[in-house]
Amino acid sequence: MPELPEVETTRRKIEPLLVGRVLTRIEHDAPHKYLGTHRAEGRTVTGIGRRGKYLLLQLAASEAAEDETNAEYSGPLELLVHLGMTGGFRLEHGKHTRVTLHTDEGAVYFNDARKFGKVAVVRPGEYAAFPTLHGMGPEPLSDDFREADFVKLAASAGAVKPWLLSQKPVSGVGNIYADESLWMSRLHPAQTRLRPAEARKLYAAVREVMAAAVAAGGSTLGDGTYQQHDGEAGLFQLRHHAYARNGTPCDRCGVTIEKIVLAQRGTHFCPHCQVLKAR
DNA sequence: CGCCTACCCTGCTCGC
DNA sequence: TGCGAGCAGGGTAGGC
Repeated sequence: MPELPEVETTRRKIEPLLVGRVLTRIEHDAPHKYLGTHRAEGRTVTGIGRRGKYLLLQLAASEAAEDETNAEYSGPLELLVHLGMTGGFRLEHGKHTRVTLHTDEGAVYFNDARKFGKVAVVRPGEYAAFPTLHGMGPEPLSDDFREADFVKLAASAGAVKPWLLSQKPVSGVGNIYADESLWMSRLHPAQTRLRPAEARKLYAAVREVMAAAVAAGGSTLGDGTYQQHDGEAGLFQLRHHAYARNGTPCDRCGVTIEKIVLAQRGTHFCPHCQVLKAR
């Protein structure tokens, strides 16, 4: 995480800062980690999209003769950004600045304390080097996310939480919103092979949770994680029912929320509302 | 092929 | 007060 709501909030906020600007130079000291960034230099940002948790900065074709470093390919490009766990954009250089996007109208800084973030420049749609992006499931808030498809896939799925986190049945769900969606649909995180009625509830919960979280500007955690570049915090953390609520009473039944580790992830659920069924 | 696990990385919290 | 251990986890490589 940041997950879809935090990434979408970031997208909306950096759009006016970058669209229409020329990336004059991209500065960082980890060429093995931030790939092909020199290819973006001299190009105009024409738009910023998002796919799951990836930001996709569209870069205009270069005027070939103008920039020799891009002589090998002058068509449009995409600059991918994944925020990882702690990535975000800032308007000032900081201790954790990893990548600086110099533009013709000032710089924008990519900060990432824990260095799980990714930056790469690729040809549009060329995601072979990013298997998760390549195999990304439908956007949860789009018409491409269809209940019937989801129900069918869920019938043969393994443990539902890791399945959601795989980005295959639906994109953009991370640890917070997986726990929230499962709480809402009363499913145990380790439940396998969902019945159609269960899968329909989960489908509705994912849509509802994601829509509400986007509208709230995402979740900003107690330590300030996922705060936006302008210092604004999301508000959805105030409506978490499961995530980081362990030790407190379930908002539905009053039984204490538990925390377990499932597939290496902290996992929060209500042991009374979310019962594992043998299948 | 698909599932599962280990690992990456570093700031912060906690206990002694 | 200082310090080391433990924890946070998305995506990917690699094993089975």
